[in-house]
Amino acid sequence: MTDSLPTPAPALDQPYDPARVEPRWYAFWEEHGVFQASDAASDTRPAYFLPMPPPNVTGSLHMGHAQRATLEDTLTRWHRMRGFNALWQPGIDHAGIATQLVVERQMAREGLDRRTLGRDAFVEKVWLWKAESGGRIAVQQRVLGASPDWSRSKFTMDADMNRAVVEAFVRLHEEELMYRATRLINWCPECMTSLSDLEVDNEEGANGEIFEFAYPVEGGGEIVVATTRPETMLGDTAVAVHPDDPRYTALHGKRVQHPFVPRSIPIITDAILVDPKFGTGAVKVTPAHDFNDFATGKRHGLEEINILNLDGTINANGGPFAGKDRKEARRAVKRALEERGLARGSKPHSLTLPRCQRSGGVVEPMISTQWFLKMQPLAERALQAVRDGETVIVPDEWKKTYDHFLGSIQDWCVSRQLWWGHQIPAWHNRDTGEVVVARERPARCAGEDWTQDPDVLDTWFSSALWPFATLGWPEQTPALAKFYGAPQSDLETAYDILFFWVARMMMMGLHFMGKVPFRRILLSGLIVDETGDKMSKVKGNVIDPLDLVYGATFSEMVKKTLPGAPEAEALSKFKKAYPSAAAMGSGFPAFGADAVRFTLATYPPSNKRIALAPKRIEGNRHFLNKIWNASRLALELLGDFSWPDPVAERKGGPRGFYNRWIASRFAAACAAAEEGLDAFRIDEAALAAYRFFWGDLCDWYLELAKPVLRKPPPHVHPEAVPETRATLAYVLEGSLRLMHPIMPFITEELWQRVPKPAARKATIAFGPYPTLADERAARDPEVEAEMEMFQAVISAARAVRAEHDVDNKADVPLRLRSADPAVLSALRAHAAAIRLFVKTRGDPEFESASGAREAGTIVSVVPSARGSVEVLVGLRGLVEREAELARIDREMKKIERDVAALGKKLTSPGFVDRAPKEVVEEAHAQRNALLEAKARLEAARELAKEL
RNA sequence: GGGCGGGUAGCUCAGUGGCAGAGCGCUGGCCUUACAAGCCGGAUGUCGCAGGUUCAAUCCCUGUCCCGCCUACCA
Repeated sequence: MTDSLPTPAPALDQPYDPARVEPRWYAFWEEHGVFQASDAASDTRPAYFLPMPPPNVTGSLHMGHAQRATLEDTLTRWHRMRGFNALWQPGIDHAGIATQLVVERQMAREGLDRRTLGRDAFVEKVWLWKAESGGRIAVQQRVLGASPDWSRSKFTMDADMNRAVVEAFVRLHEEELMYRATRLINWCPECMTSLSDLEVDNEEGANGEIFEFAYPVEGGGEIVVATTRPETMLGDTAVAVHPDDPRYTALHGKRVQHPFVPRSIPIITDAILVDPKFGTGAVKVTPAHDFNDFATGKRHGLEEINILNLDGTINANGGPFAGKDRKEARRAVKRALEERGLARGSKPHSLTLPRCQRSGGVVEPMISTQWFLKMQPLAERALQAVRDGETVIVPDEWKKTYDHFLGSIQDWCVSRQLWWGHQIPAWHNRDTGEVVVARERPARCAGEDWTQDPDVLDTWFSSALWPFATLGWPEQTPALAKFYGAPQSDLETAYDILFFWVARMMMMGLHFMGKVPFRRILLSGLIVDETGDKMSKVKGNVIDPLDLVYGATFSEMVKKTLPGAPEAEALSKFKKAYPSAAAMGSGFPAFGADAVRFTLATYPPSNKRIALAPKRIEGNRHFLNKIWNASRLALELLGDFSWPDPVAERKGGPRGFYNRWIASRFAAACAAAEEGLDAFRIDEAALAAYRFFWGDLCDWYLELAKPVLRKPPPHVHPEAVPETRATLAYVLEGSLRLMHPIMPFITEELWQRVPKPAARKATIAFGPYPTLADERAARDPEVEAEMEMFQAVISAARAVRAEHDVDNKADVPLRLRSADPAVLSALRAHAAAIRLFVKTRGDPEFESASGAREAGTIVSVVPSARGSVEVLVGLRGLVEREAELARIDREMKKIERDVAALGKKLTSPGFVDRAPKEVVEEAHAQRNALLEAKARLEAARELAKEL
């Protein structure tokens, strides 16, 4: 284990620079086993398992990946700090979609065509690219502080996964859930492969036309049908009418003649297919190229005539049109119909076009022999598990979507005619057509007449096995026993792969392991651009998270996402998608991984579309700088403080007011963070930490501690110095731990330099995570309430100063008045602090009566339930009458508005007798306080008139 | 066609049956020995529209208009 870190430790008095902090910790964490989970039987810590999803296929691949890595790593770190045996299972999907994406891009870049390259050469190249893609994705994980230990799995994963995939396939086949069948499937002529229903995107509102033409009826007459795909008429094997449609009764049982191929076609009646109100009421039936027609064909025993080759050209069944491309054929068929006088016109029609998710090409329904997985029995259990609450989906509105999908699921076409992926473990006999499914090539299939099925499996098939395949299944490994389906197992992913991945993992997990793979499923939003559009290459609005982390110019970025496009055009697309980024100049500065992580963490899961606003990252980047500088100050103030410290460890926590207050605020932040993380509300945890650190610790406590620790004023209690030091040390070290899961790098860097108890381990990542259980962090509502009043008084006095442009260096006489002696004495205890924050001339004075005021005194009134406090600021000679009257008016307006609202409420019929007693009482109290404040303010106005 | 979600400050978004919030932006004043990536102030809203329930609605209900997503075989 090395003690040296890769870069020299950055000096604290330099501004925070993520580039000099973040790279220092990857290897350190790895060496200390931060990412390791134990599968030893002797380890009795609660097990926590969180599988990392394979990268998805959408344009937001990169950002989505960063988002998931962030949330998953945050949760995992939190669990580890709490002493859980947390396993975050990373991995590069062996044959996954990321690979496909990379392979496709790479092939395009190198101008290769897989059809001419040859399979062996192709596969070799894929391996090469795969390693590269894995590396790229792993870098991304590293940057986000996720496990860098991906190399372990990179090369073994394929073999391990393959064994699991084969085992699963064979077992499913034995159970007769996996079967081979010839039926209509989705075929992408551009990719030359079959697709599952989920891989087809339906493009709505495409402009098309509905074309009508006539079939001549044998024996005279004609019947007019309509279609949006005229070329499919080459495969028509029937014309259907509704049995009860009087217009066609005479034609029942007759036949029509196909105009282009020698085929006589029956007119059939079918009440399911035909809606007599639509179009002409007669439908052409093409069983081989339309899902409805296929079903109709089955009902009527119609012939299925395939007219397409696999590449989308018309085959020999198309007669004179054979060899033409789909589009060409469409035009040619229309023209030919017109020439024969059979065309009956066309009209525009908006239709939904099925498109291939990968290539964007129009998908054709095609008759084909494929492997299918029977879904219903599998889906039933997955459905039940969520219904019974064995697995909880968060946010729960997704439950309905999940139910709907699984409730109406079709069998899954799992075979693909691609060259990468897990090859199907089946052997075909060339001569007999016999098919044998086995784990390994059976001896009897050794001959040359036997070949392995050339198809591979849908990548989502192997992904579905992920939760247990990555733990060693089918072997019964200790890791599998410990982590699979452990009570604390969560899944975090974006909702777009709920069907692709989550539902299928549920089904496979239940089927092969007998229990659910995870107990909670967190579905987070999809990252979109600033205007709300999905990230896609076409739109030129893709952002690579690494560019946010390391910084990049916009022209570099668009060159990556839109290679080859004119730069000016690409840039304008980009800036349109990110208006706030466009305002940032010519590029992103290096925000650092922590800032990106923190920003991604602050979006709540209920937010379905996460509009990435670079400005928000910038704001959070400022927060990191704040943490950096505050820690520097704290370290200076702490001086030679070190643990163990008798005052810090004294029972009962701090005694001084401000120390108790910050401890209480810290406790509140811990409680909020705990609650947030536990409920998958990482945003709440992040915001609680943010508000506490900046709003409480920096804005108030550090300011208060500064004078005490630098040169204690004479009136400070002798205990105050050591206690403030101890409290500061405690809160500083604690808040770093509090924020670590969300911002691992900066917190580690600072934590290493901060005094800490001997019980702490080598890295902050080992926790413990701060909780309310620590007695030094105890809520104290009374202290907090008093502090709030104190803060309000300070704000009022500062506002007066600011309103009158009092020079920051000038001090002013301050007098505080309250009718309540308790309030007065509480405030008196804060005299020194008030002097500090308001910059008063001497200590402020306190008085109970509203006696005479010196001329030139400005009065601001702080309403309070315990009687309002008058804040009198002496500004003789510094104030302009008009400005002061305007200020009072503004203050008055605010009060009057509130009084009016309360008055309306209190006088409205029913409120007093029907509303809960507390609410009514509170309203009264508030109103009285406001009225009192108003009276005082009126007096102040009279006074101001004399200015 | 069906389902789901969203419309809150100029922008990105929180939020609650009881006086509407944050960050950024805008604005006035400050280079106050942690921090100008900062500090202290300030302004800003018919909480999409119309009804209903309620003492009280931005929140619950109904309708409606936009926007988005998912899903479906209407030729």
